[in-house]
Amino acid sequence: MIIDISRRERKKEALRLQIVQTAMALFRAQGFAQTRMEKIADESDIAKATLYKYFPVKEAIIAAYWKDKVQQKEDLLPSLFEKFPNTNKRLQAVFLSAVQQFKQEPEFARIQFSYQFLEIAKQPDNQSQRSGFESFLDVILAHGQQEGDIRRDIASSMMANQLLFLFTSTCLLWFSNTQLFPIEERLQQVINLFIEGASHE
Amino acid sequence: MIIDISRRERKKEALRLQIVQTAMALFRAQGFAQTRMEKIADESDIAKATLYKYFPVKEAIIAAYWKDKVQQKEDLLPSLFEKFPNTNKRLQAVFLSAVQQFKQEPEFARIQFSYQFLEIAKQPDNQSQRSGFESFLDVILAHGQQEGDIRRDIASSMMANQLLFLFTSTCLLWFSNTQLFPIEERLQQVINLFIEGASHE
DNA sequence: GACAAAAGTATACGACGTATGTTTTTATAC
DNA sequence: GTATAAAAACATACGTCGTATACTTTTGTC
Repeated sequence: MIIDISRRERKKEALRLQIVQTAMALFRAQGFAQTRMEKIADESDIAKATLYKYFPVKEAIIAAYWKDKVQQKEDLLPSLFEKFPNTNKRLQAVFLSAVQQFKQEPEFARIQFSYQFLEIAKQPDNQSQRSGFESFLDVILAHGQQEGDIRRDIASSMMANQLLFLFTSTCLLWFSNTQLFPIEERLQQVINLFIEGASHE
Repeated sequence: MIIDISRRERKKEALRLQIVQTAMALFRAQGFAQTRMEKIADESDIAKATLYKYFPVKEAIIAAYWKDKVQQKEDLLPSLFEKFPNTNKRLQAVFLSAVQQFKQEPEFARIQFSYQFLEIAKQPDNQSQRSGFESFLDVILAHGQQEGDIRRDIASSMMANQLLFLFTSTCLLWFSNTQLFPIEERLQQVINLFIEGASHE
């Protein structure tokens, strides 16, 4: 009664995936706000209570969708260090690649960013819960510290945290109103400011 | 039927204030989540629909409460430039003073920071809607640009925006779990990193 | 095949926030 | 002062979210 691998877990994972797909199809067809949780449960052929066991709030379905998508792209990290000469360029590549993904479904991106931001704040001590993106940034910055273009007197994890917030905020702002500014240039500006600092020379 | 000053406006403002006070008293007595909007309406002796005309969501009452509080302290800005020698110290003073306020009611502070963050994202083009705090920071940074310790090739408003996000994120994180780190030191670190940048030397 | 834990079900409910149409208050014009 | 039109407040009903409870089915182990 303790070990819990294989069948049970596999079924759960399959159902989880199926719920996400069903829900996303509905969201795309009728919009997020217009899609009732009851409808999602019905279409997935499960009870509403079961749906809520898998996803405690509607937004969590969107979050799961993006998480799956991001994990598919995780193997790109190693090649980053060969492809790009310094931390600035690496961060730029990561930010732009991420934003490219989100751009394809702006409405869901907006929901994701606002939800993720509040989630970060809810479980701030649970490191395993942290977004994969943050540890991504951490690795890049730590690498930069070793190579020598990033300062060593501040922990890379703290800087990664800051940078994640800046990225999230900037994206949230942009996805709320894509007319405001060109996102690619703004992200570059954010990175520059982060690395070079606000001081004069 | 066009001009709308004096009596009507005064009454509205008075009612708004009275609602905030009534609600805050209830929040303090029973907690935010445990206080029903209906109860607030009853205690304020208005209909629920009226309450919602003044505050579209419960969190907005908290936001109004803090806004009033902050406005009371706005006259401190001018003296900042005499009292402190550079931008770093001025930012530090502003951050610490703000955090000191919020510390007295941590639960409400948490609600304020998460709500404010999402509000920023909702109306990103409406400059007048922007938090007074952001223009505060803008003034300080622009002043720094003139004095020469802040870079001039990036608009002060953009830097203020970045800095506001960093402040908000850091506070939100801390107020979600005050055990995590000492907030004063962390804010100092945030300012240093913002001004000096992440690059090595 | 017995049995306990986990997962799923059925159902009712509390609270938020919305929407509707009606009544009261207010500012102005006669 | 009384008429009148806009704004504010009201009463009320409603849809949806997310929770809670108690019950049934499925699953893994002995």
